[in-house]
Amino acid sequence: MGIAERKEREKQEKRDLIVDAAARIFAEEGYERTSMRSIAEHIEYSPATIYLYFKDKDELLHAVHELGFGLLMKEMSKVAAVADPLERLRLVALEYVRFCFEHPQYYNLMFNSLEPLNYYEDHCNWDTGRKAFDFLQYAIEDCMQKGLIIEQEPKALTFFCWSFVHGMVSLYTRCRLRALDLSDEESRALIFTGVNTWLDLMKK
Amino acid sequence: MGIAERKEREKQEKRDLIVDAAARIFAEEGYERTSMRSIAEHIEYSPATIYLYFKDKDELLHAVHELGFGLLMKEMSKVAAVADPLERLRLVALEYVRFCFEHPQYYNLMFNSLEPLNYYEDHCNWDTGRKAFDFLQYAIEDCMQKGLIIEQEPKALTFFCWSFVHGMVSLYTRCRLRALDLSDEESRALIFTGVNTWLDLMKK
DNA sequence: TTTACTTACTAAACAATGTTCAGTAAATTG
DNA sequence: CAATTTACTGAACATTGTTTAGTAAGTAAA
Repeated sequence: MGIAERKEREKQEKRDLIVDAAARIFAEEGYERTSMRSIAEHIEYSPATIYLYFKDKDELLHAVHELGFGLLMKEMSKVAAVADPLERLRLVALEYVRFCFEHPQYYNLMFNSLEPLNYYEDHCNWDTGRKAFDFLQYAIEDCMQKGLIIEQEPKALTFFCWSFVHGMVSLYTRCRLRALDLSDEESRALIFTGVNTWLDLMKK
Repeated sequence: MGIAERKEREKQEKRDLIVDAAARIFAEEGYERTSMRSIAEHIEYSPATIYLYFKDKDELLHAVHELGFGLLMKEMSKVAAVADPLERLRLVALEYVRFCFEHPQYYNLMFNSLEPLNYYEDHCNWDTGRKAFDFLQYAIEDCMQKGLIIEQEPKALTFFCWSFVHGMVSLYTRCRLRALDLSDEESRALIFTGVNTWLDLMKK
C-alpha cells in the first residue's frame, strides 16, 4: 500500500516544515513574541492548519525544544573521541557554552523556560534532559574513576558542574552581566575562564 | 501648602497599592498569566487607571522587580553582624538560596526574566542588580584579604560564586532537576550541600 | 458664590493574540 | 459514478495590552 505510506511521509514532512519555521521564528523573536499567525504566514497555510499537527502552542514549542536538544547532543558528541578524560570533560563544557552563545533562544527554551515542560506533566520525567545529564555524568565518572578529580557522589558532582556552567551562561544570556560593566567579548572570555577555574578546583 | 503634599502622598499610596497587588498576583500566577485587568479588579479600579501610574505592563513589572530586590537585600543583610568572614559568606549564600525557595516568582523576575530590564535600556546599567552584586563582592573580598580563600580577581570570583548558586537554584525552580529523580526535599538539601562543597573548594 | 481649571478616573473601543468549528474542495475508496 | 475520508480554511470567539474621549469631582481665582 504505497498510498498510505506516501500520506504518512507527507504528513511528517509538513510537521517538520512547521517545526522548522517555528524554530526559526522562535529563535529570532523569542517565544512570547511569535504568534501562531506569523508561523502560519511563513509556511503559507492558515493558522488553523497548525492545530491539525499540534494540540496547542505549547506542544509546538516542545517539538522545537526537542530539536534544540538534538543539536546540543550533536555538538557535545563531537569530542567523544578525545582520549584524556579531563580534557574531554573540558571540551564538553566548552561545547555547551558555545552552544548557548550560538543559540541563546534555544538554550533559554531548553533550560530556563517553563513552557516546554508542560508536555511532560503526564509523562512525569524530562527524558530529553535526562539523556544530556547522563552524557555529562559519564564524562565526570570517567575522570573520577581514573583519580583525576575529587571523589564525590557522581550525580551530585555532575549537578554542581552543570549548575556552575548553566549559571554563568544564563546570567550572560539573560543580560545580568550588566552588573559587571563588561563588554560582550569580555563576558564571554570570563565564562571560558570560569570553566577552566572550575576544573582546576576539581582536580586532585 | 498642605494640599499639594497630601495629593503627592495619596498618589504615592495608590502607586504602592498597585505595585503590591501586582506583586501578589505576579507571585501567584506568574508574569505572563496575570492580566492588567485582573490587577485592576483586585484594587477595584478600571484597567486604564493603572496606566496613569505606569507607562505599560513592563514598567509595572519593573516596580515589582525593585520590590523583590529590596526584600532580598533585607534578607542578606541580616547576617552582616557575623564576625567570621567565611561563615558570613556562607550565610549570605544560604539566605540567597532561601530567598529563591520562598519567593521563586520574585527570583525568576529578578534573575531570569528579560522583561524588567527593558526599563534600563535608556539608563543602560542595571543599578539594582549592581548593588546586590557589590554586596556579595565585599563579603568575598573580606575573605580574600584575610587569606581564607583562594586569590583571584575579585570581580571574576564573585561572578563565579554567584553563577554557581544561581545555576543551582535556577535549575531547581525551573524544574530541570526532573533529570535527577529527586524529591523536592532532596533537591533542596542537595543545593545546600552544594554551597558547602563550593566553599570547601574555595578554601585555601 | 460663581467661574474657570485641574485632577482622577472610567467606559468603550482598538488591534492582536491563541484557539475552535462549521464548512469545502479535493483525494481516495468501493 | 457515488460515498467517504482527508486536508485545509474563513470566520468567529474570548482574552489580551493599550488608547482615547469624556465625565465628575476637587481646587483656585474672581
